[in-house]
Amino acid sequence: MSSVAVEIGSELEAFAAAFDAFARAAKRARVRVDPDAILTPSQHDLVGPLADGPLGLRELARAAGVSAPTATRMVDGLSERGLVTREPDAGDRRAVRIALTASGRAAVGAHAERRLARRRALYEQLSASERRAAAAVLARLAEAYESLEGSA
Amino acid sequence: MSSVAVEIGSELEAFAAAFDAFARAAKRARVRVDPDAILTPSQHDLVGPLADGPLGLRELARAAGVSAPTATRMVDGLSERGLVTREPDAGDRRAVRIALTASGRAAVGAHAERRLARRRALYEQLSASERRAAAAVLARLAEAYESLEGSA
DNA sequence: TATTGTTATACTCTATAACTATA
DNA sequence: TATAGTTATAGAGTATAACAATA
Repeated sequence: MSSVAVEIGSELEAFAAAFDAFARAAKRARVRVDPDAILTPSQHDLVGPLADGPLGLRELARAAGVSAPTATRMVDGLSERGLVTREPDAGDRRAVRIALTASGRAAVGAHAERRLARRRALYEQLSASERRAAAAVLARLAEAYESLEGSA
Repeated sequence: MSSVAVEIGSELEAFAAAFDAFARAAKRARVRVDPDAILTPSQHDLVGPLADGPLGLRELARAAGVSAPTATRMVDGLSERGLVTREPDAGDRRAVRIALTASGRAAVGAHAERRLARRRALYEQLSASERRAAAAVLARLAEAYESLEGSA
């Protein structure tokens, strides 16, 4: 009985240690990221949801996981740079519609390409079986996070 | 031949998509984190390496993945709060030794506990075989990142 | 000269509280 | 009253450039 408990505990510890090592390595790698990127990671997270079409400010803030004032400020900067537009909503005069411009869309695309190149560099370090296992595990963990969100 | 290339491409895409989904989910989870934590995530990343003993400022900055001025500033704040000490190095009068205080160590411990609880919540969503696979994959990816660093 | 650390400066990201305009 | 968005304010985190002290 107690040996089972210990075993579960050490398996959890192995999982947590691996998770932490991965998170640390990923963070270090993120720091080293292109200084000439058009969008910061936060900006990319913000405009990403706009790829599917325009959103209201509040919807956008929620999709990007930031507060409304933060989204307002970020949209200010991005629209000054011509990457997004902020137009009045036809049906509700309180509301705005935020949309990607053509160059905003191009910036998102360029960012996605760089990100893919980084994923590829990692991918190329792995053997064929590791590649398959990694894809499966990462997808499963993302799913597990989603289940968790419901309870938070 | 071309089917092999296509297959490799789509496997990379599956890997990248899974990686991105995981990164997004992890980011959303990180946002939702305890507002009453003693240390912010960045502060924890900074003081974590001190658990193994005192470090010079530059060593610390490197271990935490930030610039030296950033580390200086963060150490300022943490030492005002009594979580770390900054003492002159005995052998090199240019250098300082930065160390955790007892309450700094306690803060790291408390933070590590909360983090373990979050890892556990995720772990508990997985089946036994998924748990083992996840630990192995995450450890392998961390290792792959390290190999990458050499070439960066 | 090279290295260690700090200061000066500037920008992004972030939030909460208070406000305006509209519903 | 409630909702959409903005402004005001504040603070953390981040970097590069310039500097001081020491090696």
